[in-house]
Amino acid sequence: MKKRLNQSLSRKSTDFLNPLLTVDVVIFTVRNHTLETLLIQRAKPPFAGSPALPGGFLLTGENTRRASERILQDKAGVSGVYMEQLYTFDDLDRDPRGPVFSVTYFALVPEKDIVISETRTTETPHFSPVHCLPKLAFDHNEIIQTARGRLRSKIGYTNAAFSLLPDNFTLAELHYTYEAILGRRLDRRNFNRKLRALNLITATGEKTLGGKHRPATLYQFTHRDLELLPEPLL
Amino acid sequence: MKKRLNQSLSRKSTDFLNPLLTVDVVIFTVRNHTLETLLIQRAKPPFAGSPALPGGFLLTGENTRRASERILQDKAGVSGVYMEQLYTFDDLDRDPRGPVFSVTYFALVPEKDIVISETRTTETPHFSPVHCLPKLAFDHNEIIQTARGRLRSKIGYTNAAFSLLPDNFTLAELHYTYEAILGRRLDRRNFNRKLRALNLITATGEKTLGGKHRPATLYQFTHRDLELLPEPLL
DNA sequence: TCAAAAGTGTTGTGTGTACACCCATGT
DNA sequence: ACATGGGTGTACACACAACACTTTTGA
Repeated sequence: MKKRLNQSLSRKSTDFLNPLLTVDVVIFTVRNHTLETLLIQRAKPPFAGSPALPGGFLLTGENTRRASERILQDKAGVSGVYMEQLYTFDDLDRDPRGPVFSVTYFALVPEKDIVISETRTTETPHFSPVHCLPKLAFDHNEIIQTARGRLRSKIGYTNAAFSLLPDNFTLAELHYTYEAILGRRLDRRNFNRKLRALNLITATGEKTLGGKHRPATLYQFTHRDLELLPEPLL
Repeated sequence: MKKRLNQSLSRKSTDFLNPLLTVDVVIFTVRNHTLETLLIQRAKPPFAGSPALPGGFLLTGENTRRASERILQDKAGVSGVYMEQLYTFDDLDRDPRGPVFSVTYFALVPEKDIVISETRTTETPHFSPVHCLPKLAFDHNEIIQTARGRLRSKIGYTNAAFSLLPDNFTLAELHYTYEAILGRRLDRRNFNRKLRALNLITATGEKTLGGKHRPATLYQFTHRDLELLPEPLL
């Protein structure tokens, strides 16, 4: 890898320059009623020791989506979850080594599906709340803020938030998932009524058990895949 | 250029592959009450002779935005107009030469500002309505459809459409600009009232002259730069 | 019987929508 | 005077926001 880096970065091109390309993935989940994202600890320079988004270069025969899926599988142990391309970051000095552009993706993962790989202990992958992030490597703070903004607006007109929940869930879980993403309170009754009216969820007939309170009915999504809502939700 | 292409595309990399990067720009304008986009005729293979979006490789020291601005200046003779990154297209077989990804942008240009360069007669740059496009080179049809979708939703919650109009304009012009982008009719009176209520436009006091009908009052935008609307427009 | 969360209805206010008529100009 | 597009006002329906009480469970 180092060989290729040097090769590309030290090339004295008179006219054309082809930058290197990486992918970075913002892996969102809702945990403890909070929107969190997966970070790793960088093992190598640049920014060795800094927290950063999981990412890396493309392998032969991969496009950026495939590479992101591989990273998602490697770091969080999930596949088949919702993921969309976010933006391509291309500041010439975002990487001290030279022009390295990053095509970024964000993924939505239910907390229960995540299996953090413990094989690379040096990387110490962990989740961190997005509302109080430390200083990250490269422009990764900006990337996460962009992803958060996109997610916020997206749950207003699609059922994207569903990808953060397990197959069966209560209205309360759905409710605090939305609150965590938006960062503000929503009226519980209006929210529940709206979702039921839109016919997006169906009661399974089952109920939660084991709580210190009245059991809640479990719901599932009428359609599992992403779709535009017939009318805006927020 | 051909040399660099061969160099990159024939490289036998065992692990990592760095694709080539191009930019393509969707230049929108509203002409004849219709949303149109600038196309060129490809002079060289692949797809020689096919219509295509203006685009090209990056020059040394350019990021993708800068390259897009250069192309916009070269082909349409404008600068300083609204432009935003659209999406990065990365199908491995979108270019028959091998992995060439394209970072795409779309620009909004008032019709009057456009000066099509006639220097490269082989390219025959011209505007074409987006609702009846021919088969284009590469995945450029898909790119334009993506851009159209983005523009459509964007004018619903920002003042982006303003970038398609000159400094002074009538309510009728603003109205058909929205209709052209959305591809459907909007009630004229409700539309006008809404825009005035949002305080986005101010009457200049001037009036149009020379029409065969009652003169229309000319307006200008309260704020020239892009901003989110306080409430959704559509 | 108490705490904790689930579940259910109503009402007022505001916003979108549909719609019809008069006005100013050129010919 | 007539054709053409510019400009204005109203009424109805619906969606949203605000809000309080009852129910079911475990402790």
